[in-house]
Amino acid sequence: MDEQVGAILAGLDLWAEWPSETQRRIVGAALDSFAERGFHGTSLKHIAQGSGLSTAALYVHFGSKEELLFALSRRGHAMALDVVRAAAAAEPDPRPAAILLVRAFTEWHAEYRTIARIVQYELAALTPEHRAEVADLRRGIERVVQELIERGVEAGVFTVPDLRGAATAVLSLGVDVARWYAPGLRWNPGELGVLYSDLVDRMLSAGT
Amino acid sequence: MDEQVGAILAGLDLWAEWPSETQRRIVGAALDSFAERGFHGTSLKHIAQGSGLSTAALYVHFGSKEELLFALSRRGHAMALDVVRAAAAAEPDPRPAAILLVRAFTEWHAEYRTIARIVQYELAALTPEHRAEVADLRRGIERVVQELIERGVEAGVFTVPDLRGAATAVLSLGVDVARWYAPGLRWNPGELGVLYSDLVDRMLSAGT
DNA sequence: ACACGCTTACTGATCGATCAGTAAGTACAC
DNA sequence: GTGTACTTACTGATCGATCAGTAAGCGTGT
Repeated sequence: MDEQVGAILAGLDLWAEWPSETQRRIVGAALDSFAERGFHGTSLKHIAQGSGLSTAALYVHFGSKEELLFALSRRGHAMALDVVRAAAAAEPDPRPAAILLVRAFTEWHAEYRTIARIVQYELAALTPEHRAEVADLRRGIERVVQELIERGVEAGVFTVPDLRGAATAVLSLGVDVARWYAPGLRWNPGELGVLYSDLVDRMLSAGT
Repeated sequence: MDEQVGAILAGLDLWAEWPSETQRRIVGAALDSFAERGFHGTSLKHIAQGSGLSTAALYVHFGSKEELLFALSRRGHAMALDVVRAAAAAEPDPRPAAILLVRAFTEWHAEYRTIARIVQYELAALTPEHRAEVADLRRGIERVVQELIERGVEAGVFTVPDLRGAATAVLSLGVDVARWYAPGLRWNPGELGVLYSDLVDRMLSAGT
């Protein structure tokens, strides 16, 4: 299963949308600052200094600060959706699939904690149109998890009192990792994935 | 157990520190705006308009915007610590105590989601000194949960692979409620507490 | 009863700093 | 020579915070 998680995460490319070196420096600086200080706590000066450019030069590549945030949020949501889809499709049986999904989802939130923070905590800073677009991706993530748990219940390997509630809790555990996780903090991302997938397996499988 | 949860939450007073009507209007407006837009997304104009005062009048009651945030963060942390301490002390046996704790902690995060958001998501906006002060309260919360799970393991009612990891997951579930919960959203706070305490019980008790 | 000095609670106006974003010009590649 | 990527220099707006001034309430001395 280690290899499956590794393959899923190795298939991701955070920078796929930004081919040029300068764009990557800008996006990288915005990513770090948004994750650390939040969108409203970040000024263009932070992004400019972080990328070694003037504030005016940022507008050669991006139309506005919010557009930068949206690009990052959309990329992060796409990554997260890729992770859960790949995990759900990698195992035919629902129980190992769920364990794999939680491992990969948790590990992703730890490994990519900066963009995960933008994904999970900066939705309110998006324009209504942009927020609606990422909301679609979020619903996709929820659907994958719900359908997987549903399959497990039908197969008799999971027993949950409330399908939606269980899915919310499973996702919640992974999401919250982005809030508190930091490198060098007792667990590395892989260990945390194993730990959390074990806890979720107990949560869903108890009594079977 | 319903009554125990009710008694714990009924023992809380969000407004205890602010006796005067004007202070409560200011704090209430700051609470709503910080929770909705975040600290950096909130201007003094928001707070002034929300409380029906001029921006200058705010400074009669509070020294700075950050001082307002700190007062709210400290009060919220004190409430959360009260909740977990009261729950842990209300039941002698670790298993019902843990169930009660998760129920009360979860319900508090849903019921008091505005101040819970400040507690969980606005730590970075505090000055280092103020952040250190609430960090003490946070450690107190973690200690209560860890010691409770530890007692359960020693008593043989819980089996967890990693004590700290289990405590982190338990707290995480409750904390994340503040991110996504909104009134009228499939569960009311009490139902969510029951749901989550059941899931946590399975998580900790599986295999016993 | 009443003037006195002081405090508390507020106002509109304004402070310097910083915000996101723009204009005009320059260096360089093709 | 034309376009792209960048610079310095700048804009109006808004930020948190403070200004001087006003009105009302307080206890105290007479």
